[in-house]
Amino acid sequence: MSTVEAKRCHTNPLVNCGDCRLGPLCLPIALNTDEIDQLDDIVKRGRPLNKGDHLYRQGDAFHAVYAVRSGSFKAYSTGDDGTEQVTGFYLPGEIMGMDGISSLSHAGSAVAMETSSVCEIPFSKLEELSGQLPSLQHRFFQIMSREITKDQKMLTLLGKNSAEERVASLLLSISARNSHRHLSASRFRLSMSRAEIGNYMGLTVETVSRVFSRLQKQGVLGVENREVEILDMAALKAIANVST
Amino acid sequence: MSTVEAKRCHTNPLVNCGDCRLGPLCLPIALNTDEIDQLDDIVKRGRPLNKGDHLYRQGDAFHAVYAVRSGSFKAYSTGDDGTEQVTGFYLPGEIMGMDGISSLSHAGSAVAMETSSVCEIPFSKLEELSGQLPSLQHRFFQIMSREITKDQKMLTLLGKNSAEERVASLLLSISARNSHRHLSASRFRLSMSRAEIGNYMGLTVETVSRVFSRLQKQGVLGVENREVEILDMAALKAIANVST
DNA sequence: CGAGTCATTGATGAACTTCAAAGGGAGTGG
DNA sequence: CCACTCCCTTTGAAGTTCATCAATGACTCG
Repeated sequence: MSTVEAKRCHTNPLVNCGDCRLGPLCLPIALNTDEIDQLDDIVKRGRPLNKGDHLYRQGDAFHAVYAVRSGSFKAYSTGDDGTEQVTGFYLPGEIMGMDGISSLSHAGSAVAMETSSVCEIPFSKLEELSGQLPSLQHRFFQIMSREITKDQKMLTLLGKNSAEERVASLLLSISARNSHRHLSASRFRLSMSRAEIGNYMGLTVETVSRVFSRLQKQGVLGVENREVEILDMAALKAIANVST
Repeated sequence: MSTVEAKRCHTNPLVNCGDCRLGPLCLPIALNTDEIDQLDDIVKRGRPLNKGDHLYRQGDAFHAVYAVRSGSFKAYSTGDDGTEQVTGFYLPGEIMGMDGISSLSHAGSAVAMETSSVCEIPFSKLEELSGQLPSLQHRFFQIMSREITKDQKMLTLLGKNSAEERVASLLLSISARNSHRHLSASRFRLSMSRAEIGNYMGLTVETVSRVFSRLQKQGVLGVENREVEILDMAALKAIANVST
């Protein structure tokens, strides 16, 4: 692999924020070249995590937030009775770990759903740098606000929508996020199991499976295990019943 | 009313952040006297809002966040089909409006549930000041993070818990928040209707009403319209089935 | 005091869960 | 390379919980 190719490959630990093609989705947007370099100095790029590896666990001391570089993560929290609740799926360019800021310990855990890599951003340094770079501070406020509005949309979904609407919404969300990353909006591989989808959407495995079967029978989806193809985007949006 | 009393009364528009008895719940915590004065300079204290008055509406341009000074607010968003989803109830000392930061327009609306007053904190000035006062920046990051973890607990509640567990959790949450404000943890008046509770918790009015009746019959609650008394706190916590 | 909203209670029905069983896929070890 | 195992997924049948429909009663606020 040539040096140029290495710089282009976002899974390569050597690539810096300025060259990372996730830039526009991640923190660096709205920063100038010099500011990006400063951000770059505090970012740590670790080796890839394997499927099942934890990035952090509930209760761990909080000291950093993480940008997904490649792969995908599941965030979840564990109740007193040991039951788990999936609180989100994170794809490349998205920021995880902000649940730890308020109490200085993580309110939930994050686990890799496949081989993945992240950029670790030490929070104390991010705060320090944010004090010097107004646009970085603004950007991080934005990202936290987006997390809030995302969770509030989920509240609506769980409170008001049927099983079909919930599953359709999730598929559309993944589709849109893929599209932002210039990947196919209509065809992708789910990195999570039916059980994880169900957990996230407040449904059982069986219900999720039945919804997939029904949507396939209706010609809206093509499903083969975790490979999904959206055959009728308009119909899926109609079913989801949301603007998303 | 003497001057001293006026300063102590947190509903009085003249009281400043340094004297406000909500201080420890609100933004000023962890700031020193001088810093509080600077914060105080950017805070606008308006006249009280009447029940039903909107603080902001979905789609409004975002330019400030709001700290509840007295009374209570309901935050909600309106779907394409006109249905409303309550996303939160806000009591004195709590910060509202952070849903607008990411898109520069409010993702939802906020309405007073009774006569209420707020401190308006212009966001651009808050950002500016946060750049100069690291402890203020930190505090605001904390508050946003708390909003995120709060919403994620709600996701768990809506996804996994029964009607009784949801209603019990809400009552315990209000109880705990009252307690923080040195009000009674066991006896209070609900400022929201059964319908609003149901909407928030993903239930119908009828179900909420039935839960109240059942809990009353079991001797856990004393209910008289919107007056609620928690007669058996331990039982209520057992029903809620959460640590909260 | 009257109109309208809010709350309660009952009967019915639908959506989803739970319980149960069997059919693949992927990875592992012989 | 094949067979075995484990987990994931699918599908069916029965059971619960909550929503819906309906009607009455009780506050509250002009």
